[in-house]
Amino acid sequence: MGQLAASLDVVPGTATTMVKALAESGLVHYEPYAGVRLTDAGHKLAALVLRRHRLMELFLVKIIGMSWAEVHDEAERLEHAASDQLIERIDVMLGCPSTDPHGDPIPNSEGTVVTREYETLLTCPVDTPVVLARVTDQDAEFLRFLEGNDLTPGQPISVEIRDAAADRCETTSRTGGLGVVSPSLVTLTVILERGKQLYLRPFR
Amino acid sequence: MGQLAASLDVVPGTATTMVKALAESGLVHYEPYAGVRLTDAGHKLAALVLRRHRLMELFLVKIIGMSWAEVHDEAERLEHAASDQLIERIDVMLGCPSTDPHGDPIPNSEGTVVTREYETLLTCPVDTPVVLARVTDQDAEFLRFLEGNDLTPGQPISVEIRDAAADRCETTSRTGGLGVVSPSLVTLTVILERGKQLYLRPFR
DNA sequence: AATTAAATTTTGATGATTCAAAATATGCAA
DNA sequence: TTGCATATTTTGAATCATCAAAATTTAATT
Repeated sequence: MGQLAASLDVVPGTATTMVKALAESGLVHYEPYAGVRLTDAGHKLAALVLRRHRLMELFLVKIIGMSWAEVHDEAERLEHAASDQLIERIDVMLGCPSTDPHGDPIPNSEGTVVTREYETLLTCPVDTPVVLARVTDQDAEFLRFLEGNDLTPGQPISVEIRDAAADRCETTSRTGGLGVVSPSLVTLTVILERGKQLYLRPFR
Repeated sequence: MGQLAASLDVVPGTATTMVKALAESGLVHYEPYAGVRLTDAGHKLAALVLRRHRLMELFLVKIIGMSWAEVHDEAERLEHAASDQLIERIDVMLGCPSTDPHGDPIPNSEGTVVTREYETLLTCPVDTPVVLARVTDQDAEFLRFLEGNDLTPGQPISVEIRDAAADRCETTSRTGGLGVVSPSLVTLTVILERGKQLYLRPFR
């Protein structure tokens, strides 16, 4: 309840009041002092909100041309103003995509999510071609840092050096792609702050 | 105050309360029992909200592909959720347009509006080529009716028969345009309900 | 097992928004 | 000019979201 209050920026008592209201609506199971958990209905509704959010983010990047670093807040507001019809139009316009600009999966219109398990920079094989699949952190500055170093979803990279104790990796990324003959090579150092994770999937 | 209350769907007393709050904020001049009028600041703010609304409507038609008959409500909600940056991006993407899909002028980002005076179907010369410039009514059903008869802004037409007493016109519209050699001709009857006006400007 | 620290819930108060209905002002008609 | 119909404003009450602070519960430590 404390974490909920903190992330919503309200006092704990307000979080309790809110959770009670959600329980009244049948969206969460709530047992005082024990905790709160989404009901099936709550889980489905949450997935549909995530769908709106992620489709809106991808739309802002692909159609409007915004940077993936700045779309989160904009999508946060637009996702509540857009009608169901607009969301579905956007979905079709984008070719019914399965992931958003951060590599997060987009739930379908029934509220079903297909979640894949990925390696992270700290668990993947070293010196092996992989593709950056998903970035969990939403901090704009961090995302701009990644973008500036070609560490965006879809990018083929490999982890050259890893120092788990220091939470530090050096990766190599081949920029360009698309059949370019002499691609330039970029070496960079990624220092993972605790809680910031990049997920990887096997190359090709 | 009564009209204000009716169009906001609140009781008259609430309209009074709202107007007082706007007066406190310096957006309107308010004299009890006398009436309410926008201040310069209020006029500017209103123009900027209109700008958001009209750019959003044009965006929904041009980029998303919605019908002009259904964009009003969608834009009404989105206009409040979009950031200034998004609105300006949309403006540029659309080529800094001067009118929206209904032919309404789009205020610039300083809140200045250029309003042109037009003829209406009831005042324009009969049997003379004109261009439909602007449709004031927002009712979706009426707009679909117009669309189905090629009576959309930009369309060259001419008023063939006019019966002012019956609020009735028959117009001819040349569909296609764009240098088509043998354009088909459509004759239709427009019955203007009171308060629904189409504005026209001279052809070419 | 008792005590205590921490988290959670409850309580009571505040401000905002709205409404119903009473009070008041306006302007037209007799 | 007076009276009346109508519109507007005011008043008081209801609802809602939130907070501060008190009360309660939990769980960890001694």
